[in-house]
Amino acid sequence: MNAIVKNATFVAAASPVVFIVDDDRSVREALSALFRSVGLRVELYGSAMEFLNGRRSDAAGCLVLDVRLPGLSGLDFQTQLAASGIHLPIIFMTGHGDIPMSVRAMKAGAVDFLAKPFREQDMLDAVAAAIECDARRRRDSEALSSLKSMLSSLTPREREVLEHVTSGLMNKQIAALLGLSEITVKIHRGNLMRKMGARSLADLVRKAEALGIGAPSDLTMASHAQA
Amino acid sequence: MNAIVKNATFVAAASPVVFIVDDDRSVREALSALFRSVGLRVELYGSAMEFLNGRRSDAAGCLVLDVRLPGLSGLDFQTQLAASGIHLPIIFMTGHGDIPMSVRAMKAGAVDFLAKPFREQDMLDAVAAAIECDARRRRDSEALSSLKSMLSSLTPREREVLEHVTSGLMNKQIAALLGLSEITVKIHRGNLMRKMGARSLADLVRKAEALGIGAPSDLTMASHAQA
DNA sequence: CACATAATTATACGTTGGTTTAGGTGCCAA
DNA sequence: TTGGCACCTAAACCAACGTATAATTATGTG
Repeated sequence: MNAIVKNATFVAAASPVVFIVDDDRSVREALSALFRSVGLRVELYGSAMEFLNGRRSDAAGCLVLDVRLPGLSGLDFQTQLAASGIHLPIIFMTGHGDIPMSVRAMKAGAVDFLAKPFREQDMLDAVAAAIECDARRRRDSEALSSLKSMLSSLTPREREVLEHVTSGLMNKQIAALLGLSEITVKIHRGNLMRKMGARSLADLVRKAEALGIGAPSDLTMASHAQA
Repeated sequence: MNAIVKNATFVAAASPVVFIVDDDRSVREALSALFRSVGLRVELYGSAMEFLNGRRSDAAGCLVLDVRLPGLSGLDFQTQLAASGIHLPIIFMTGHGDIPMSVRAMKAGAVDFLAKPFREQDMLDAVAAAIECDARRRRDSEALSSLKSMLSSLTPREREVLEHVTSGLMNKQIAALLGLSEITVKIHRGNLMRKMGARSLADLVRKAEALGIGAPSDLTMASHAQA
């Protein structure tokens, strides 16, 4: 799509990269030319190992893989990447693939699986989708790691209080649970709000939610029973 | 898996159903026997239309579809079902499928895509996964529709206040935004808390989040500037 | 030892939140 | 017209929240 062209023009430094891994040199070059023609940056590799060992840029982008690779197969490579925490979206190509192969790849999260010969436009569409997908994933990932770093700056007590606060307990109840005075809870609470960069309780709850903290316990009812 | 057998034994009334759609009678019956052998209920259809028109039970379960069907094709059927809000997980079978077909099906959310001949165990595994997936989806869907019904019980004003509350504004700020007195906001707030079944602000924020309400606006900073 | 940090508590003050009681308006349908 | 509902407001009160000041204790580091 021409959206990609615009992007590449605008954000040249952070423009996405298409990593091509194929043992056939002519295929690599043909694909490289295709992607360059729409303004995308390209990096070429002849095998999975070459990709893993090379000091590839960790830029945003996607992988275009031949299923049949020397050494590690494309599908095993996919598994390995996932295990290594490398979450580049993957587009598979194959000359002699079969249905189970494509299904396995798609189940494992591949963006597309193209049987050769494919139309150039199909490949470009797949890459565009993959790049957008990666951009989204990166945004989410950045936001999350920022939250994680804020979370790790909390003291154990603050962390405890955070959990109870986000589960809807009042300071008084938290104090009782932790065997503290209410004022102490307030202090911890104020500190953790500042450390977490939360400008309101609603904000804090959302951040905790993103961090997987504070499930639906909410013991308010229990204490209401006596009221 | 034998987990299915246990399930069927325990919850006979709500046991999941495998809807089989295939134009070949012998295939239908063979699959039917297979699924029954592990304790699953089965309903058989010869075509997409037959399934759509028949007053099938809207039980939990999954669809097992031949890609090639008389009339509507399996893939078009999948599209149609999604458009109709029928979200049964789908497992495709095919005798003469190709890779693009399987990829399209998987992209559209199919649980699996089995090329004939397939191993019976593969089909059973796929069905087990699909049924679990449907059970999860149904739980989520129920919870969400419950929330939606509570949301719809709010008056327009309460709905407005809800959005501002969940975005972290103080009663005072909400009152200013809506041109109301603070006490009025408090009243609306109390009413909506009751109607939404929220026992705490944290609870309310989570429910609003699930409903897609109250993004990260949080204008607290803006008003802090003057304080 | 001196210092920093974490954790705790208390007093005090001001702000915010939440409910009750008691009223008022406007609209729409029976 | 009467009743119900949504909507708005006020006074009054209490509970909860948040912060500042000040002090104590323990732990660990330079």
